Amino acid sequence: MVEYKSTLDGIFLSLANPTRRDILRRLAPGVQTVSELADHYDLTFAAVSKHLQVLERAKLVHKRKSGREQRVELSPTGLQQADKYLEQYRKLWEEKLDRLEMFLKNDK
Amino acid sequence: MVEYKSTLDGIFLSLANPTRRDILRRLAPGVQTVSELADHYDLTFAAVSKHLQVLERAKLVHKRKSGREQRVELSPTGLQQADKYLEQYRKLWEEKLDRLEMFLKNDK
DNA sequence: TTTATATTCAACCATTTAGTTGAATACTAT
DNA sequence: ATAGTATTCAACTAAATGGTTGAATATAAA
Repeated sequence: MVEYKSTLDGIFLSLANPTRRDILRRLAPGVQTVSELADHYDLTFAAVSKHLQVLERAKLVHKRKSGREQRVELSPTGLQQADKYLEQYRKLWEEKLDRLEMFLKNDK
Repeated sequence: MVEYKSTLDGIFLSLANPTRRDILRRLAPGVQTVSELADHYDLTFAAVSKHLQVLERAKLVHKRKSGREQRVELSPTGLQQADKYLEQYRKLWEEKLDRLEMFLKNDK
């Protein structure tokens, strides 16, 4: 696997995959092992393990070893960075949407 | 090209590429033509045109024809959807970060 | 100590992505 | 009408992604 130039590359690439977004969803309530996660998908264990590697490199999850298991949990850093990126555009698109709303209102 | 199952696939895939993120950045101040955008990259015109197609399918930009030119502008919908997705996790990671901060404070 | 469980690694394959080049289309200006 | 400009399309390539299988490793249980 290749290193990313930008962290955002890895974060957004991670989020671009529905299985990986689903993994994040399942981790929201709390820690899960790799096996527990893998059970829910019609994929090989290895495939899920790879998805977790992608998520981990992007700092969207964090793994800690506990005996022979790996306990996976959400990591705030990646999501926070993604949010920070979008932040810069938030004012912009809110303005645009406001103008659009205004336009529709005056046009009825 | 293939249709995406989820809009989020297309949005996050778009954002995963640095050239495309840069295009969005350049569009923040306002409308640009395809040529104006293409000038800034060490890529063929066709390559930039393709990037814009990706962004457009994801509803991150919007194109309108004006004579033989295409005027490209930011579209609020895509960014807003990405933001909405992250929204669900915001409380979660803020809590996590708070706990971490608390922990560090009590440990000094 | 052998066996079972949890996970990763390595090698491989199909599909997608990001780029190229060259031709095609559509509009503008001469 | 002709030439130039703006953009897309089609065909192709290299590299990355998402998946598989089978072997390797590490820990736990019998």
